[in-house]
Amino acid sequence: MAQRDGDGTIGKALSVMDQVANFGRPVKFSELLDGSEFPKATLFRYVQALTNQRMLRFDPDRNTYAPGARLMRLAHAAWEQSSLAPIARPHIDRLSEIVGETVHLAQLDNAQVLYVDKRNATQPIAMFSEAGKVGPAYCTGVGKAMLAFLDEDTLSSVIAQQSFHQFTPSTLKNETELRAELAEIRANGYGFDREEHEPSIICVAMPILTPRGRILGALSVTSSTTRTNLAAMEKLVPELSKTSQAIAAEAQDWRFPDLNKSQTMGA
Amino acid sequence: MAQRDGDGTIGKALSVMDQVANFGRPVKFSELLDGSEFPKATLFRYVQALTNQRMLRFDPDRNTYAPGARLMRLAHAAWEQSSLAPIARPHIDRLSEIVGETVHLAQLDNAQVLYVDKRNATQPIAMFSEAGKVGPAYCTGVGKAMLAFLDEDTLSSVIAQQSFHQFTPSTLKNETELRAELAEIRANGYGFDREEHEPSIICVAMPILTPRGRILGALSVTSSTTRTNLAAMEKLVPELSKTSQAIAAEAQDWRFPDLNKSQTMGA
DNA sequence: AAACGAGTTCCACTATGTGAAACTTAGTTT
DNA sequence: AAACTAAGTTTCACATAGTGGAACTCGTTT
Repeated sequence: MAQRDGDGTIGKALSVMDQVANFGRPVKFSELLDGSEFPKATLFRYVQALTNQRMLRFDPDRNTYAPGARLMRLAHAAWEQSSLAPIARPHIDRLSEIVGETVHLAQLDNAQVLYVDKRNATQPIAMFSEAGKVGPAYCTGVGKAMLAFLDEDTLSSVIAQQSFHQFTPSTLKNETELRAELAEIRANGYGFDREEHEPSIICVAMPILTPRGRILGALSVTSSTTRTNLAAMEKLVPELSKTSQAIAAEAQDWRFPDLNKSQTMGA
Repeated sequence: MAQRDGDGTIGKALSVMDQVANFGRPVKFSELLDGSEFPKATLFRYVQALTNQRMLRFDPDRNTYAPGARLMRLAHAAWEQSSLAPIARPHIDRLSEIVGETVHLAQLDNAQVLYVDKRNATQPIAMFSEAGKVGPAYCTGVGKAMLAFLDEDTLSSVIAQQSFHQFTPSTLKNETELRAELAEIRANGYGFDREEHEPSIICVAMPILTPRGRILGALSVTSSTTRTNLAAMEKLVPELSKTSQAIAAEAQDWRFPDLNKSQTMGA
């Protein structure tokens, strides 16, 4: 039941993937090596296997590795079927049009917030460049909205993983402050970001819950203190709530299309 | 030097990922099992490890597995640094505005075409739903444009993997026809899709090449026979060519920002 | 209450992955 | 050009990590 990383070869190989991804640029083998817990030969084998599998791409001109194409392919599937985004899309479109502000759709990935969709009221959207982004859970509207509805076991494990880095003077400082805030969110059914992550950026956020109370994700409307204030944002709650419920309802109906049909696989 | 899949545990685990992704919907363990080359206990361990690693997401209500959140995170990195998309974005915007038609940006992933960006002249774009999609190489404009500039070794291996499924009456039927077409594309520097993949859908496609002639990707402008014809599309070639060259030039300049700086990792 | 099927755990066996060290380039320096 | 150096790649004896048949648990059906 170990929750830690590990998971044998698979976990180790994926940690290499993370490492490459985190460099943010094509990276040389030797750069990976110092910064790796693995001995040279071992790392080398991982990197080779991952390259063969097109999870990494090797640039023979520059002798560098970068995340590979197979990832995008798999992520496409992940986005389509595992995330709320495809279901939520029309609802988010509608919401962003009504409120005329940026709308975010996020899910919880371990202890972090993973943005799966975004609608920018004014300009058309970015693609992977936005979806796939991650952010802290303890100081974003969507993050707190989701944490508020976790069961105690998961919650305490997740809280333990928060950095409580002080992004702004308003950032919550510790577990106690966060728990108080979560209780309030639970009571209200929605929460705010009071410039906790970026100065002058505020938002209202609402969880998306299954009928059973399992947290699916969260929605938020973001704006800035130069244009509006929290009291005005709070007026959007009914719209947010309507949208969240519509998404939850539709997610629920999403049953398996045809259970007695033989499937093809792609091994 | 085996090019086949395999790659030990890593390859096997990834083949399970593919399998899950290909289902296109949340899938039960037993569904994976019949359709898997692995014995029950083995498959189970893979699926567990992958779930721990958040490469798969387990839905405890339904007892199903779906592609997980970590994928999207990794794919975000892949899209940002390994694909041409971020570099190409402004160029594609410009091109789509000028030509007023749908523009695709694709790369080659093994033997298939991987779409990494798309600009729809009229309506704003879709996100992961478009990027990450894959298509056949032998019967799409971008596919053929890229095949045409592969070295013979790679090409013959890639051709061997084409299905030559007849999507339409115009679909190329075999290696011979394809090779003839590729020679023509090589001679002209650009190619067409003559309703080979979908009836009434036509396109002009142009490869994006490094100065050394390595193929980076391809661009295409797509339209339909109800609105235009190939001769008219061919008039767009100069614009396409300009865009392709601009992208190639910029990709080239993309050197490493700072080589002597210690890095942090995310193992 | 017995039979079934899906999902999970056990455990002896061995295939797989391990990593120190040796080797091979390719790029500098003397 | 020989001698050094660092990066990347291969080898191989060894043991850890993965394997899979079979047994078990749980929830559902007859």
